[in-house]
Amino acid sequence: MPGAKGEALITATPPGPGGRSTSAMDAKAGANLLFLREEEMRRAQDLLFFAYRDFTNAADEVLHELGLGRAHHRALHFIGRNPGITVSDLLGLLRITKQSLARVLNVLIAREYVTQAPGRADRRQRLLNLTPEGQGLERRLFDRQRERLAAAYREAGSGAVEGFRRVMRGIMDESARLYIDRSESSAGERRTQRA
Amino acid sequence: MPGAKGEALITATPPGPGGRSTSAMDAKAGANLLFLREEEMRRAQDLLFFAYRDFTNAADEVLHELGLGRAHHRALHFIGRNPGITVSDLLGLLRITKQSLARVLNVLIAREYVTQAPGRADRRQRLLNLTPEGQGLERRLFDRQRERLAAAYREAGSGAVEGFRRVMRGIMDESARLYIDRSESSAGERRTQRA
DNA sequence: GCAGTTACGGCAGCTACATTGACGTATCTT
DNA sequence: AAGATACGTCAATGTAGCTGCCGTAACTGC
Repeated sequence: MPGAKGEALITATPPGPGGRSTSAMDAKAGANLLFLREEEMRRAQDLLFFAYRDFTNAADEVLHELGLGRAHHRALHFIGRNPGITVSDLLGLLRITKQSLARVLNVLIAREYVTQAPGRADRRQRLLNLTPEGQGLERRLFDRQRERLAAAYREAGSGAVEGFRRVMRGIMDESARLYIDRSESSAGERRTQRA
Repeated sequence: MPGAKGEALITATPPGPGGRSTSAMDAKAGANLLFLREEEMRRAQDLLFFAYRDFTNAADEVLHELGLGRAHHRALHFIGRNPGITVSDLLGLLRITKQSLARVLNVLIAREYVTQAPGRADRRQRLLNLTPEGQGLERRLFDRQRERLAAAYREAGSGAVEGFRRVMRGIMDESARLYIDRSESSAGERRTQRA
């Protein structure tokens, strides 16, 4: 069975008989710089793909044994981080349709990971919260990813972490940045649940 | 139509009448540090989700008008970066099954974005390459993402970029790291195609 | 108090992307 | 000649997203 683990992903590309053609090397330094910047961008594509793939993957085992999918995990995550979030705010974060969310949410509510409560100010709203079981599951899932992330942070150092955050923030949409910034500033008092 | 753009994602959470309870503040500094580290990890979850969401999204418009999906883009990307890659190496990178890859690959070959050629050393292999049209399409897709990335890099500065790379590398699997490192070292001579 | 809008839920049907398992064929290796 | 490998393919299935449409309850404005 191929792809077990630790496989050699790519057959080593030989540098080729031409080697580095010194003749054309100093031809256009400007074009070379441009090429390097482009290479850098493509490398970032790789980074995003692999990091996201393996990071999300880390929680899959637990999800699978419960018959849940990544969509359920995402919902749990954002409800956990935003207790009392409304359905439409959650939709805005996930950027999926109402129907897609409804499917995962119904499962989470049926299994009592999530509760709904009518809003006090606006009773049309359904404020979402994690039950203790929901918090427990979210933690289990989180712990898998946490390990990976903690190792990466340790290796890279705190300066690198700050750079990581800056770049990631820059990649995302304006609306996501607002969300990120908002949640950064209220780091201390996230324990206040809304009924 | 909700979710147009620039919407207020989350209703601002009021700090609550309790405010910051100074009584319990200096109770356990150790637990607080632990909490901050955890907060940091959860924030990284957010970052990965939003950055990946919006980054991949950037190419979707072009893909959609051609009736292609993200899976096609991923295949184009990795074939473009690894000219002459074998099917099984590509499978190892994408971590999908042969059948899943076959479907997207067949489309790409039928539309003449990708060519297959039997390996010279091992004729069982089908070495994959982009046609000029394939390169053109990949570039079109890439350009959408490039813009976003370039802006993020500019804002963040080169120090941050290095940190970004270090953390992202740390998050991914060992095998992906090997791939990343290999492609870093051969930055110059990526023009050598294999038949 | 009525009209319009908003927040939410649900139905029907669709597409994209992935899965497993089994089997076939050409080719390389021993 | 036997076995392993690289690849292709068929059939069935599941998850996760989508659109369009309708309904209900509750809020808002005139």
